[in-house]
Amino acid sequence: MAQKFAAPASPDPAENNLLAALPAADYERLVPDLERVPLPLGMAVYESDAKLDYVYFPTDCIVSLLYVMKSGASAEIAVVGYEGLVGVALFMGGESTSSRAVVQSAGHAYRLPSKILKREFEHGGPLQHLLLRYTQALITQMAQTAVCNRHHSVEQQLARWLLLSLDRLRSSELHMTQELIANMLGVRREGVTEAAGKLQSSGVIQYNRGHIVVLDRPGLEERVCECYAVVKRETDRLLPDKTAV
Amino acid sequence: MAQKFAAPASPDPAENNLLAALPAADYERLVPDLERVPLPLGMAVYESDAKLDYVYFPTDCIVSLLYVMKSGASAEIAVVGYEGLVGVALFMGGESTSSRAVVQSAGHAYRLPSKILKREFEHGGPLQHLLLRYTQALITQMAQTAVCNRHHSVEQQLARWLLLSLDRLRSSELHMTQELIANMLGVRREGVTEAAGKLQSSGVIQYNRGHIVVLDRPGLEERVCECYAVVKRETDRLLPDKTAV
DNA sequence: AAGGTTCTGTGCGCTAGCGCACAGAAAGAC
DNA sequence: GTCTTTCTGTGCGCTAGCGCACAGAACCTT
Repeated sequence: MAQKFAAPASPDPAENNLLAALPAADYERLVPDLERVPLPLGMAVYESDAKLDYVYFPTDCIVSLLYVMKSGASAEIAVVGYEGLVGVALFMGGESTSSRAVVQSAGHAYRLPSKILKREFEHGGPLQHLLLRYTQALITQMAQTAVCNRHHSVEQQLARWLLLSLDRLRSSELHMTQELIANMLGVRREGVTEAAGKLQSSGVIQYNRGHIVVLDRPGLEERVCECYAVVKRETDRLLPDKTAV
Repeated sequence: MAQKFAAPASPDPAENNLLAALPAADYERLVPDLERVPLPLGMAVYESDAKLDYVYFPTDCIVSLLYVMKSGASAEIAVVGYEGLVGVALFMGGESTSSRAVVQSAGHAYRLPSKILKREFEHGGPLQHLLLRYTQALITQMAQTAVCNRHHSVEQQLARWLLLSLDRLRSSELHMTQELIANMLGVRREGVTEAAGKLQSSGVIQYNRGHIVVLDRPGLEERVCECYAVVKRETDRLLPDKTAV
């Protein structure tokens, strides 16, 4: 977010931080195979246990990795935005995962055929290092999700979720119903209503039929549990923001 | 666990599955730098945010990765035994993690200087692929921990924890107080007492002052939530057991 | 304007798990 | 042996979150 004035007028793969952080040579080698695709709300970017044909580099959307249980209940494992990519299992060697990836906030991503990414990954070097560092940031997010699920209140989890999501959208507002948020957090919709109500009545957020605006970000950060800071710190440490958006 | 009769009489690095799965040439190159060390109960193999000097390949112990909150409360993120290694952050590029690694069941491990592992990892090839596949299995375990923490009862979580731990020890018994288990699961000790009591009265386990014996493994598997099977399936898929123990 | 749909707010009884406080039982120390 | 420490079992009041049911409000369609 260094140079807001330099935001490209037309879509640009460098709106994704991983792509932006690549050395020029690596970047140029990928560009011909990158294809910009819209990711509509609710789209399953990949299904659990399915082979991945493409990996996705979001630019202005967020994708949730979530596990859906046999009972239908679900829980979010991590959230991915412009800072990362969807499909780490590809280069980790597994080709698939037990979780699904679902678009939570519509937008666009650049997709790259799995084969190409794998080939580039095998070269080693900066691209490989970058992807692995991103994967470690993702691991931190998953670990902290586990901790937060165990110990913190719905209100704290909602605050964490909002901050993480907004960071990944470079935004202070979000289109998302309470029902959807509840699915992500794996709690009741009414629980979200209550928690959001508290945040709203203290003037931290404003909520209106699927439209959330953070009015007082410092206030929100005061109410969040330590989990948010842990994830943010690791993400910043492992992946300095190189996008020009 | 293929050939129990072939268990080596003296300690052998190949009791660790990752080491055992390496091609002979890679294995031989590592052996001179491997040092067998005892891991006593409670030892912190590494602290959160500390630089890792060694990675550890357990053979007959288990190490928990856990996050300790400011309040002192804790939650286990994943558990590592003979199937894996402690210190994936090293080759993922982060050098440290926000979690601690604590010995939960005493035993031994082979440790390897970080520098050596990093050098070998950078060569690419089978060793790199193996470590990344292991990391993906670990990711699955973390993800499922998050899900389980959200949705399942203490009894189900205890069953999952027992099965995962015993798999990683190649054993049907375990030395572990209820207090310690409660710390791992991030629940009350009394909750563990109650859950263990139910399992015991149905004849599935036998519990006695820090000594747990699984009497009826199929019975235990009937009571566990789906989380265990997901982790086991992924672990088996990604990392076939090559140890001769 | 009318009618349907989606989203949010609220109330209520229920349960799992928490925090706390002890009591007894087993193991270890002297 | 006796004393101390550690571990396990149990009881009890409390709270967060659940499941369910329904009402009002906002939006969309025609």
